[in-house]
Amino acid sequence: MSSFPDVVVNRSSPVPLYHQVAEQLERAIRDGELLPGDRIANEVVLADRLGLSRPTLRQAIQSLVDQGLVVRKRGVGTLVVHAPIRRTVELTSLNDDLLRAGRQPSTVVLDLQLQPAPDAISEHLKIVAGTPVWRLDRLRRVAGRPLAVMRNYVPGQVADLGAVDLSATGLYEHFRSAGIHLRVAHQTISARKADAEEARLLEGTAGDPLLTMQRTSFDDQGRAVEFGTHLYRPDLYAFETTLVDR
Amino acid sequence: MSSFPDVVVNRSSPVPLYHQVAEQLERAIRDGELLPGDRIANEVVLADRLGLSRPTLRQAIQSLVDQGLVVRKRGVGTLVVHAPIRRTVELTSLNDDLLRAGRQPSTVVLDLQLQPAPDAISEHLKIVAGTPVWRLDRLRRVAGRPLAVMRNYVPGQVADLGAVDLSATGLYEHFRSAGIHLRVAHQTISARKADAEEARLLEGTAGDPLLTMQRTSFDDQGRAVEFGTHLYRPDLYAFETTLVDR
DNA sequence: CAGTGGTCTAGACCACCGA
DNA sequence: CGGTGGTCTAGACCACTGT
Repeated sequence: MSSFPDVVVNRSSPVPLYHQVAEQLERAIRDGELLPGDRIANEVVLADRLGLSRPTLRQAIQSLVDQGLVVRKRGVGTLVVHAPIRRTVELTSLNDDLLRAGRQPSTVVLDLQLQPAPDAISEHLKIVAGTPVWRLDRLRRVAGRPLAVMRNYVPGQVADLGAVDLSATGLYEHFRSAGIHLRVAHQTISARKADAEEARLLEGTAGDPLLTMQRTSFDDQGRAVEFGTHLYRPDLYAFETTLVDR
Repeated sequence: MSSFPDVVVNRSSPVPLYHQVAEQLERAIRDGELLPGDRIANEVVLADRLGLSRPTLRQAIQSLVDQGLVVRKRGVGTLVVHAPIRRTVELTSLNDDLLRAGRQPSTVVLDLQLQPAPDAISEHLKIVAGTPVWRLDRLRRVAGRPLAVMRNYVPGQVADLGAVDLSATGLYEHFRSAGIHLRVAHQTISARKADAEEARLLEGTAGDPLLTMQRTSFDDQGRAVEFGTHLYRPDLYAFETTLVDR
């Protein structure tokens, strides 16, 4: 019962062929057209029917593997795994995530200033201590409730945050429109108690548990663009990830 | 200043060529032989010098991209990003992580029984409610201190946990030796307060913040193998991840 | 413009799996 | 044994970058 969903490719499209195939297979899985346990037709057959080379088709299927949608086994085939309800955590901002989920976030800029980088921060951003960095403190709310307190540091050389309305625009959105392309981020997730000030902002009580995230993001030049320390109300937020064995 | 580390390949090794190259480049980056901002010699040159085809070399470099060690930019080159202190979270168990970090974990099995799967659990494991599942409760300690309380469910059809000494062997380790190959996992990370019983086990106080993780793991047949709910002391544990934009 | 990575082809041989 | 994915080759043309 090796399933074979309708896939068509458009060779005059600027979208890479492997991506066209991957998108259509992904949709078939997420829409339930291909069910968990189903087998996808093998590479050679699939490539043949679509008029593509085997490496190109392989590249398409590999992207499904990377997303955790299918698993492959030599001698057996490519099997559909149960589709996750939500997508895996990607290199996006909290704002992006909320917008995509159809929520309507609002942001309050609590503070913004240009200051010499403290040692701990300069280390994360790989810049010389004392170099000017923007320090941005924000409170993000959704559905009228406070969700997260975010502090971000951005080197002055990277962007001029003074000229941006950060209550209307997400930080990552600003980076994109400024021609900064984020490529990699390292993050650490843990938890701790809220102090009095944090509790006040998040409308909770001192001692409440907070979900914490620290992230350093790098752009396509290998440059550290942003270091952030975020605090989330765990009753309103969770991180979802997909792990794949390669 | 395009760096060119010493790389040699052994064609009679069973290790794939692309993997040999990737390993050596990875070590050069992690050891600081290649520094953040350095450029790696371009694909064509590198492939030529090593006597490999360009696709093979590309595959090697792609794995570095996936690990967040380098970023690539058309027309520019391949640039080394700052290497993370620790590796990214991989599809391993807590036990594996601790062993690799040179810590010596010990495990206490609190409870183990075969029971009909509750609705909530059968849903995660994609099995029929009421099907027998193992419920395993464990406490993991490291350096004499309690680190995590773990509850895992494993379908009875997947493994017979009754015949295993789970205080000496990690659950994932047992899966491997039983010929079960984990491939994908979906996890959700958040936080909450400890209740009295959890606090007692973790030698803390009720109300303390706990880092929580829920995970469902699938094997190479697309079968749900394990569902777990883990509670970590956040002062002793954090999750580290690397996000890559593809 | 020259240099880089991004995509794509049309094959080949091999390793592993299940029947 | 036949079927599957895993690896590898030797090219090709294109898109984007920075000078």
